[in-house]
Amino acid sequence: MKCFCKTNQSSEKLLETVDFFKASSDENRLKIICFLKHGEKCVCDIVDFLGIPQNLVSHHLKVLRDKNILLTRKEGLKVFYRIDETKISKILTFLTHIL
Amino acid sequence: MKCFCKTNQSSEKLLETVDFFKASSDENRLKIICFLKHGEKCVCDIVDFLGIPQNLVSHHLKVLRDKNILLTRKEGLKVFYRIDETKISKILTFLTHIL
DNA sequence: TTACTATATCAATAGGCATTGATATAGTAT
DNA sequence: ATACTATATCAATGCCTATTGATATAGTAA
Repeated sequence: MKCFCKTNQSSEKLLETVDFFKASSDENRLKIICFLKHGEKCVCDIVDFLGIPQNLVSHHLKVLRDKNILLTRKEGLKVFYRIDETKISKILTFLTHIL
Repeated sequence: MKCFCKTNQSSEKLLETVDFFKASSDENRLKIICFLKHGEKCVCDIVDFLGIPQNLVSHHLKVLRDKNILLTRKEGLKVFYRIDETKISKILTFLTHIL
């Protein structure tokens, strides 16, 4: 029997999951994801929450954004980040499938 | 309102999840987890499946074992690896909670 | 004993990445 | 225009880790 992760479609999903894991396998970034579960927050809120330098927060947000885990909205000077629920539910479906 | 990941108990679970993500955020290691979902396999089976050197497989298995994601059983020369279902369901419960 | 097989470990290398400090950009207000 | 605020980017550093090649260990068979 062939393992499903050998098929093309599933191999693609597997790589997407690896990317998600990689992006989330950092204490600060997983905390950001948890924090945003309650709704969108601006960068300064996240800085206050994590208690780490602003430029470092910016870096972590970029990683999550680049992997399409977070979405942004600009309002004046502030940038609001929120979770991409579509992406998350897609990942969760795959996870419950393979785990 | 305090984010749950600020409490001690949840902070511990969060770090455990970070470890799980870190261990699983590698293509070969996630493939191993998928492969073992169908039941225990010996190392040589995993080597054949992944098509990478035996010592590298041994290294990846050690990472997963050290994070308590895999369990082992020895039978003669062969070592059989299997998923620790308890660990997985613990992680899955936490994931559906925070995601 | 010797030979072989399955698995693990050791050492070295190279690439990736989290963190820091400094600086840039962009929007707002005066 | 200047000053300020919020966020992003750049450059450098040091640590971590995936991979490779060589070797060790342990079990089996003759």
